[in-house]
Amino acid sequence: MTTNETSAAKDASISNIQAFNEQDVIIKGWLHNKRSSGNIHFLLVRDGSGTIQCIVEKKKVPENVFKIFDELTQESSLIVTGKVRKEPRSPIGYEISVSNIEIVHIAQPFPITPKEHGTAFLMDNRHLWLRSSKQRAILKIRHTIVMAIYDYFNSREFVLINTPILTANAVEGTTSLFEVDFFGEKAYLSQSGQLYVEAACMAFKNVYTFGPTFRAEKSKTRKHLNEFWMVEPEMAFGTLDDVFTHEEGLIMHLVNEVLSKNQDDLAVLERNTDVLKKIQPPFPRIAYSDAIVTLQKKGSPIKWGDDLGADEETLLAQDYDTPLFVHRYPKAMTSFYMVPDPEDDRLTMNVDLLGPEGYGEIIGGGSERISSLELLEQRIEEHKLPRHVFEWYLDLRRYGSVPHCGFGMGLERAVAWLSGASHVRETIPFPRMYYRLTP
RNA sequence: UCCUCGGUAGCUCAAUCGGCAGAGCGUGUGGCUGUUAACCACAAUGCUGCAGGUUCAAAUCCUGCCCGGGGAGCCA
Repeated sequence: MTTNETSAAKDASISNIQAFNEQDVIIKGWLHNKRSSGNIHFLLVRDGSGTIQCIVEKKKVPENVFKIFDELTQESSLIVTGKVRKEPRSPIGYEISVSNIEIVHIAQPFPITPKEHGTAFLMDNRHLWLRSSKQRAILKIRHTIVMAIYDYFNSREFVLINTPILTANAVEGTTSLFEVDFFGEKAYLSQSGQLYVEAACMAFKNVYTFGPTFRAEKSKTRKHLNEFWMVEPEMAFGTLDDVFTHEEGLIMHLVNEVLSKNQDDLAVLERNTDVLKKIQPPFPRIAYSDAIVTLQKKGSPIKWGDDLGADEETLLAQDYDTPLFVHRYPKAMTSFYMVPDPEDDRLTMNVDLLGPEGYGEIIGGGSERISSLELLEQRIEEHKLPRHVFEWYLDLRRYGSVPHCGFGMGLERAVAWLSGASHVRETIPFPRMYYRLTP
């Protein structure tokens, strides 16, 4: 190996390695694992885009390069120079025949070894766990979904409105609010941008907010986080039909984008893609009252007026390959701002979307919002909410009030469902959960 | 908050009736010319979560506490 050949090598990324076949390349990355059979060393190198096996042969490299292998530990950072070769035995079809290795940093013994680990240990090492192939695959799917959400609304003339995180309003009730000190006043971390997008839709017609939200619920389930991301569109002059249309449209866009952009990641996760490919519009719609009858026929002890629990959601959704809309819930279990059903005053013009495969509620809070000042004032009183913090919200019903509607989709639940992750904590880079604030 | 299971080597777990603290992986040393969580040989590694109690003797039984996992409720 001469200096000339080395200097001709080009920077390459492993995901695009086929474009460099039979060429000398430079790969900058980390050592995932190493093996040896004496005179041939095997280095598994990850560069952020993928992993490739690099072959170091004793007879082809200087002795000092060959001996670097002995020093390398798992996750050591290094710069490898070598020639790309087609190799049928490789999972990605290519290998690199090494001519030089430059050590950037020798890692201390890496806590996450190629063997099995428990959840608590992995969560304690979340900052290092992110390097694992499955975690990388899930977060790449998250990336696709985030971009697809922006894309869906942007291409339909929805204006992105960034709603505040510090707020004086309590939308969902004060028990699940994180309280912070705001210069001597009580403030709360936002649980929802809902009220603010209602204001903004009166300015722009169609808007959405997308960002982190916070709930101080002491939940310990696979679908709860104390900090999670939510997208909430709001449409002036919109009705429940628009909610159906856009929930369905958004979900279809996410499914199609993930299927087209994350084939490799879905394979790493061993996600059954047939299940995702079966998802086609229109999604079935069932009224709450009919859902109760269906559940009772299936043997559930549920009565009209009871909320749907996790078991009921699974029982209902298992009959369908696609997500399922459940609409018009009893007023008692819905939010204060939701419109009563004009055909049955016991009900609300709202909808939840249940995911298939037992994933439960994916989209919630879909509804028409009350546009009448008097009715909204009455509902605030019935819910025993502090009227003074809602004065600005009531203004929206004083100045050109119109019927409007919207919904909220939790990003992590969507990612968990599409990626097949068993718990939402793996769908966000650094989860915040009851009992866990670090790393 | 409730129910349930657990905490033993860096990690994943064993340890029979209460009787010497064990293995695999990782780490270290040596070997091997195509390995795929490579393999083979040898070696080092322990406040058995914390505090107290019972006992000749406690990882093991009892009490309290701490920290996790799974589930429920609440929700997105």
